[in-house]
Amino acid sequence: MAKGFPTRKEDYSQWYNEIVNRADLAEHSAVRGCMVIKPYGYAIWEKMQQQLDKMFKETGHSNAYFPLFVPKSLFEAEEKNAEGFAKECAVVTHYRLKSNPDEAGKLMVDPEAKLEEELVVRPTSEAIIWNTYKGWIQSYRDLPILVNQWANVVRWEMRTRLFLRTAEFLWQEGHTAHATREEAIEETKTILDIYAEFAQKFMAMPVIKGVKTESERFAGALDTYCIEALMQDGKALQAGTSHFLGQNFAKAFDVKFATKEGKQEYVWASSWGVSTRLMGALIMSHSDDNGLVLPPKLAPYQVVMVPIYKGEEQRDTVVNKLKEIKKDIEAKGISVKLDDRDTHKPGWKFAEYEFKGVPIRLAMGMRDFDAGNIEVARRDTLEKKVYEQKDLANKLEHLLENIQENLYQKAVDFREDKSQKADSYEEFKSILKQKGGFIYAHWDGTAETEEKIKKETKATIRCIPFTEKKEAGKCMVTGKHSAQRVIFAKAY
RNA sequence: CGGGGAGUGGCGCAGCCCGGUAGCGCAUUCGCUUUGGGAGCGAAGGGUCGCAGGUUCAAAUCCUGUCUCCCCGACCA
Repeated sequence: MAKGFPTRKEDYSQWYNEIVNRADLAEHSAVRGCMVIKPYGYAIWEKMQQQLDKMFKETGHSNAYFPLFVPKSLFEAEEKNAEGFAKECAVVTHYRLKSNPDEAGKLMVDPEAKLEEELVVRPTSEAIIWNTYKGWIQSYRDLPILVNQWANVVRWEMRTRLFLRTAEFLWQEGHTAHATREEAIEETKTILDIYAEFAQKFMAMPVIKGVKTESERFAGALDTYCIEALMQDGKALQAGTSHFLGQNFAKAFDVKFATKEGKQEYVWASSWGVSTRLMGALIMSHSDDNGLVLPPKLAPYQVVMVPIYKGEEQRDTVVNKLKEIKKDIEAKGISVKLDDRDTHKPGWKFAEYEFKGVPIRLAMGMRDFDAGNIEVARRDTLEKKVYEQKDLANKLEHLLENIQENLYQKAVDFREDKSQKADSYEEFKSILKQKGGFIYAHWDGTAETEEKIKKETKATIRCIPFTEKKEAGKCMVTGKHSAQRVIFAKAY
């Protein structure tokens, strides 16, 4: 275990913060609740962005950009959406500062520069986008519109945690317009599938697809689909959402189109998003008490090389050999970093790259050089082996695949171990207390029961899963009919 | 907005109860020895103790006021 590292079991939040800190991912900024994403953290986010963007484009979506500011009158047009976000909005009221006559060298808000209409800093962009779409859509020929934007949004949260909840965060938000209800629902599900595939294949994080209950639904949506993941402390994390918005926004912004038959109809909509919260999910899914563990597919560099030497002469010999090997490996499409800094010692570097979660570390000193060998250490198992240099690139390629698969399997096993059925409320409470994790239980479908359980246990319904076989039963609290089990958990 | 805690070199902290003019670890700089798991020794630089008052010969320490941050709740992707 790394020096001075709190273990996951001792204090999970401290452990989490330590990982973020030691891996050099992000830090709190001087601005309340806001986060500085440092270069290494951002590099991982960029890998995520690139892959998601590719998947969106492969399914016919394009990127665009809409304004940061939403005039209040537009923001409040869709009432439920506005109400849902009202309590966490930053609002711009003035557009100018002036020097303070009472305090030299200080500025004050110029009271004469008050905006006629306040501007809401977007907590999400439905309003400004649907106001724009109104001008883009006249006929069925203009549909569908499949647009995504990469942007920042602001939600003035009371309490924040790096990546998991910050006042400002980066995300992508897709906003689509369709001619029919069916098509909009299909889009909503297509995106959910993309999110699930991304989480599982790239983040190596198993997720459950499902639909939210009414109380957890996005404000202004008819249905919210989600992917839910389980973190190592037994708490659930909503990792992505895809909303079927029905005609709510079309009605609020009066977006109608002429059908083939010449009738005027409201447009059907979806919206969907994932945020830098995925970084938090990634950290909490795989990391251990030695730091971050990255799945190879999202690692800014998949392999790091550390030369070991005494004196200039040995340094040249080893570094030159490593440079040669690096070329071979890179030819396979593997990203490699050769750390030949003379300012840090090998032990330091070993520790540093473990904190940073680099999947494979190669080390070579004279001993290995003379024997034609190289030391290969994998981050997921911390296993070290001496390989022959011959055919190394191929071996590493397979090893990376193996690590990716192993991380996913480990996460699946963990989740299965922490997934249980509860048939009585007593059993439910005891599982929650002892083990946490996902609890599959029957629920009568009412908001009252859901609220009661939340108040008494702090567990919420994460989703009504799509995959679960429809096994009817009786609500664990009220004994009323239940069509299928739903998933409960304490959540982030 | 309720309930707790903390502000002391870049970072993490001790000192405060019982007042005597600031210390430890890490980091930084220099020198020598080192380099297969966060090197060792020696030396050096760096702080108006959150801010404003008050008590006192004397305040990091006691008193009053004030500001800020963190944690736990409520809210939330």
